Amino acid sequence: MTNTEIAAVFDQIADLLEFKDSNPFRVRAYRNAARTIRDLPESMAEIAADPQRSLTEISGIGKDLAAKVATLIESGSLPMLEELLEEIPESVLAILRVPGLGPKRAAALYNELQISTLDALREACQAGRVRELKGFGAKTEAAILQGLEIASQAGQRMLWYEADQHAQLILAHLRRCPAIEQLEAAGSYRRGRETVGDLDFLAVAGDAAAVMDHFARYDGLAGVLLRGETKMSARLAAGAQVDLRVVPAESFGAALQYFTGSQAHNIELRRLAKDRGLKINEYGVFRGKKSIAGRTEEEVYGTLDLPCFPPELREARQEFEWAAAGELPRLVELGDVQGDLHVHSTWTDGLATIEEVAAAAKARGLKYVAITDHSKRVAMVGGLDAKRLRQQWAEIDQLNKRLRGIKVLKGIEVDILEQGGLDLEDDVLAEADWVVASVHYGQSQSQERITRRVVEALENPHVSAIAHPTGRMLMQRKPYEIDLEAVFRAAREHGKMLELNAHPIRLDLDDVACAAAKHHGVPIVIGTDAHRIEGLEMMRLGVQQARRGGLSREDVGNTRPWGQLKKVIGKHG
DNA sequence: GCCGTTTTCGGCCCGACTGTTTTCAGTCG
Repeated sequence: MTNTEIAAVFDQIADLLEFKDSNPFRVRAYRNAARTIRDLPESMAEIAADPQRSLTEISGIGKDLAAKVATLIESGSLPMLEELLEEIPESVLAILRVPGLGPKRAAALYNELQISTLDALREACQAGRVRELKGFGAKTEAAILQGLEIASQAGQRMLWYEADQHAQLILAHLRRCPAIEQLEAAGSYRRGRETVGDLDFLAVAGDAAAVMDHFARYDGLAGVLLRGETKMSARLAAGAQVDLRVVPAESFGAALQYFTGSQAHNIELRRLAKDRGLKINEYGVFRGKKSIAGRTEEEVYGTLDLPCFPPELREARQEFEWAAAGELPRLVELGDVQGDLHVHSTWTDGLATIEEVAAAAKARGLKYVAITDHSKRVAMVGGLDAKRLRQQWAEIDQLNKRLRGIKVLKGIEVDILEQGGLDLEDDVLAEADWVVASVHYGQSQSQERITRRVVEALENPHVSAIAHPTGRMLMQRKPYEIDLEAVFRAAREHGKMLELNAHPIRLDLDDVACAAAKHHGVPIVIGTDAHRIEGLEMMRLGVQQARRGGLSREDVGNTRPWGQLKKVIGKHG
């Protein structure tokens, strides 16, 4: 059983316990465990199988939860969950997802009106039966109906890239408000999460009402959800919720820290503050009633002798341990990246010529760019056979003679064939500067077969890296099944790298996988998989995910000059 | 259910906003 699956079980138990009105701290223990396990850079099954180790070494996993994890790994199921599900139908959990409905109200609906499905809930609201319940009223009933609408429509998280487009427009609008003195985007958007649920903005202004009035005039708003003295929430026509908070300047740092989160990071931070007799809230750090910090984030963290964590690390994973040990990594930065190792050209399905790609890469400050078009198996886009590939490389050789300040690498994205083996002969691959191997076909094969195909590719001396190693080719589609631990082991054994593919809808190596690669000692390289020159911009996304995985410059292969990288992958010619 | 340089029991982050209340519970982030 994978970490993700174990985490899903614990999350479901937390939902069910919450619904049953169990001890909220017990619920939190399950949720914390779920989050910790989901984010863990190594497999729980491997830790459990290691006689030298114990699952209880993981913070938040005690004797009880360790036993439950062991049961899940051995049997694939958990008696406790089965019992809970006999008691409570699974469909009631959907009710908890309706905005405005939490465990208390959902339980009241279930116990008093026997409502266990969203359809039944809608009918009961329309019939006016919900308003009869104690603690409910006509407004609550209407809010539930609206919440049902939202839940059924979108309610989904946006890709960071989409969130960025909305955020930039909203920031531009807010900057035109004369009352605003300081302005920042916060939340998971600022932390660079792969997907973003809602957008958070923070402003400093003397006149909060003026800021809210200005925000309410933003074109893209569908409506205002709530508005108070300091806080306002609205919904974009595009569906996403936007929260705006207005604070005084002396609280800006504390508020920015608070609204950037994550929630788990904040809980840990406040716990540490409590240990020192301090209290942290969004207005500042307090000793008794006296504020001792709040203007900047550095000040706030400084009161606890902590560094101002890069937002990407604020997930309550390892950042506090790192800081305590003085081992906070110096995270990789966009400016560290020297080359893009995955770009397509007009030779297959790209829209830019090799020369255009080279010019665009140089303009972005890169020193090298690998042209990695598809091999012949990808016939749909005119994948290259040995003959055409050598023609392309001849063109690249000619181009390199003329170009200054940028080197074009002779690369190929070679297909890992369904039956195993690669789509081009070794003698051709041997002539390439950079060979990235990908699974495009036979994605529905068993985990064993796909893993074997990828591990075989890693054993090929001419392969430099594997792209799409997790099978998350498209977020909308189910990833293929692969034993990532086996891939890490093979990559390390053969000195290969894994590619973080930074296409906006194909972040195929997420932050947890980046951290896992680092944990297993496997370097990452970042490629954009650009099909047009604008696609090179996506390197930013890749770097962001790598930072979230805690990767430093040394952990990312293409922060090295090409001459050095070439030696690492064993290309000496 | 977890955790421990005061603790193996008694804590567990903190505040804004709304609706249904007559002082506060529920939800959210």
